[in-house]
Amino acid sequence: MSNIETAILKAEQRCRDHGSRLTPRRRQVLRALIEAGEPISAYGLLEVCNTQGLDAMPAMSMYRILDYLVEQQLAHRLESSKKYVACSHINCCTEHFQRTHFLICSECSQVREVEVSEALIASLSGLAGAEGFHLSSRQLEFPGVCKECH
Amino acid sequence: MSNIETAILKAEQRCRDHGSRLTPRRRQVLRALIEAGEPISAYGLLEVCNTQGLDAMPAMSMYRILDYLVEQQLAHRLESSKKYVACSHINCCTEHFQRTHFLICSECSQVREVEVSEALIASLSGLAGAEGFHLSSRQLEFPGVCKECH
DNA sequence: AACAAAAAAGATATAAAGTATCATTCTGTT
DNA sequence: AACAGAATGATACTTTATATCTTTTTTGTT
Repeated sequence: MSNIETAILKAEQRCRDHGSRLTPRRRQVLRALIEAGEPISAYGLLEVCNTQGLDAMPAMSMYRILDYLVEQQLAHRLESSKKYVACSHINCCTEHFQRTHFLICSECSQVREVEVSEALIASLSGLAGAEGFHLSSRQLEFPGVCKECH
Repeated sequence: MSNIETAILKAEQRCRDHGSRLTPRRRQVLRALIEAGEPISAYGLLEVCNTQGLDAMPAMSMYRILDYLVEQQLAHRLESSKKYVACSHINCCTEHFQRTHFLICSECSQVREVEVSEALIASLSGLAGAEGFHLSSRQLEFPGVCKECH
């Protein structure tokens, strides 16, 4: 079975586990997102989906579905570019990391989803703590240049 | 002299040093931004400026001026909220830090501009390096809760 | 002072991203 | 079948941002 089919199956399972379901529309969007292979905007994805035979989907639905996929951690929204990417861990684990961080190549726009060590988190928290801040866990986005483009 | 007047003077100096100038419009925007005291959107700032007697300014001008202020590091654009803040170091130094990072309180939306230690930068670079990424310097935005709100 | 070139600002239109709201359809349960 | 709740569709609108062309202001040069 192709990687993408496996991913869809895994995604379905994850949705079921969370008491919801990967409906045809959601599946369509997730599949398109995975096939895109790089960050893509909501409207970009809408265009892709709306040239696939099925009835055209309004923008509102796309945003709703993307919200859902992000909530299920099947996708991530990159704040810095306002684009979406499929989670690169759909295939490899049932539950997602608490913290997700992204290395985003400004040349080829490829994205690497990375885990950050506890030590590093501790440093960051310490820095914030010194200023009286309590960091809330979330995703960070680091711009850079990847190996291929460097 | 009030803090804000000092800041304006310092800002003028910094612009001159960079071979440009803090025009009346730019001064008006910078002053409004400082007076806002918290992150404010381009259109929000436009509304403020356009109720100050002077001729109304079009949105385009506001964006141009904000771009200029950001370029001069007299202001920063917060990516996560699409808002702008006056640089908190206008008064304290002629040149700005290379890297600027923000702790953003999700309760009161106050922002703390912080410097990050070399050690921490090194850890981050190391993490990215392990993935073949070369980080490009830029601002990071950390969401959290400030001392007062915690 | 007069002029040309460059910088800044104004005017207008439009694109892109995202949300509010209400109606309709689908799905599982009784 | 009938109902409740979830999901989707339809429509309109808001917010954020940019493209483009024109006019005004500033500055350096003769």
